[in-house]
Amino acid sequence: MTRSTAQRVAAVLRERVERGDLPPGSQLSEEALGLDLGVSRNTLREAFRLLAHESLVEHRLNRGVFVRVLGPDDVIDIYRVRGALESAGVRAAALAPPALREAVTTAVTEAEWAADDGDWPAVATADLAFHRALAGLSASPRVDAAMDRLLAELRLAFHTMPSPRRFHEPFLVRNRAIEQLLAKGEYARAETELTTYLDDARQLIVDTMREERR
Amino acid sequence: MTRSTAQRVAAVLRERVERGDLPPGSQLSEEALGLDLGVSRNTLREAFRLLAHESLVEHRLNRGVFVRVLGPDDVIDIYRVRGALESAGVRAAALAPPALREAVTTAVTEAEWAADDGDWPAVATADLAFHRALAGLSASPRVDAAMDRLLAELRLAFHTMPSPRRFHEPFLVRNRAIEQLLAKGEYARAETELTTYLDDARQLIVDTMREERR
DNA sequence: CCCTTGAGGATTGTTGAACAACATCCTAGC
DNA sequence: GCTAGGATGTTGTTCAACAATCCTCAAGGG
Repeated sequence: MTRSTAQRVAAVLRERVERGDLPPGSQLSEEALGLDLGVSRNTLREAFRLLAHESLVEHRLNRGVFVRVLGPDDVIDIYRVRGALESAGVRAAALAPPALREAVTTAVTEAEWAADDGDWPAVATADLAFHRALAGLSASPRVDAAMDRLLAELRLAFHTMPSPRRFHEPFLVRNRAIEQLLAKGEYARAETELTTYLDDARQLIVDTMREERR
Repeated sequence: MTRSTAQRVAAVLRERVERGDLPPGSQLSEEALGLDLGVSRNTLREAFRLLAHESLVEHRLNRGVFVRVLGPDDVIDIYRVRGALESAGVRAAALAPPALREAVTTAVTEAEWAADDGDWPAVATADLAFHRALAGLSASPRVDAAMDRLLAELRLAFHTMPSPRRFHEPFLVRNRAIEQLLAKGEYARAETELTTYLDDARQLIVDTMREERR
């Protein structure tokens, strides 16, 4: 048992949130969850703080913690930061260790395999891994950590997307295109390609959210 | 009382750390600090989590929390991320709201005033505000938050610098130079100038740390 | 002499209960 | 219909206790 109880509780809650079991906006009652998971309120509160740190839940003073609700503004902002981090990764690709460059290729390939299987949740995961790998080209622990937090947040927005397939399928070929440009050393073109890619994806999500909100 | 007790305790500890009262590496004992500040261990632990979130302290399981010790690797990494965020800000400068652009100029001016007064701690603060303003040109809450965390971390490294004056003085004129380039709309030149600026600053800190460690 | 081993002490991790502080809802009164 | 004020439930904080873990240091064997 190398992890604390609070960390294990946080892991359970994280999974429930990511699976959509705890929908955005729902309150996490200290008493109810404590009884459910068999931990004390104090420990549960520590777990809440860990999740709040990942922006998965929101802590309002004297009101409790709630599963985060993302608005269009949040999505726009997330994509802005992603743009900065992933672009920096692409610019650093030339100097990146081979292992990091291979991680990009691997992620693209796995997304294509998952698509062949029709496993769209897996495609979503592999797609995020691809972008994580792009940012990872910077070889920076802090960039990696920031990227992990951003993508975890973004998963919350995915819950509002009706069809994972319609959202992810068009981007598969574009993932591969960027990967090819990187392999050929055409970093400038890869970066512009990535920028329009992110703009399109963002627009798609924002439009969908605005549709839903009616 | 709009802030919780834990937040107030965290603020006190944050100040002690930033003032060098609690030197890097020292342990924050739960019992001793609880007695000192008049709060229970549980509340103190909550404050510790908040500080750990800012990377000011480090939490080791079953061992307690310690004031963060920065190594050369950390400084290098922090400057890498700073480079990405501040560069992105400079690239976004053309589209940034006037208020954000003015914040850049204000920070440079305040740094110069503080230097005239010989108040070098204030110069350090204004210098950080300048770089925060550069990143702020992206107009992104998440970039702002990330930048705040990075600069708070970096303050820890400043404690190992012997003379604030020798470190900050040479960069004052370069701050102004970058600000001028931005004002003239020469964004590309501003970006390359910024990049070499950050490289130099990083090198200075890293060299100093390696000196100290003997 | 060095290394391993184990007991002891100190600190953190976790619990449960209790009370205070706060937000919300409902009702009484105008 | 609206405001004031109490009722109720939740979170915020404290306290005391015990369990789990780590560190130190000394005893013992090689």
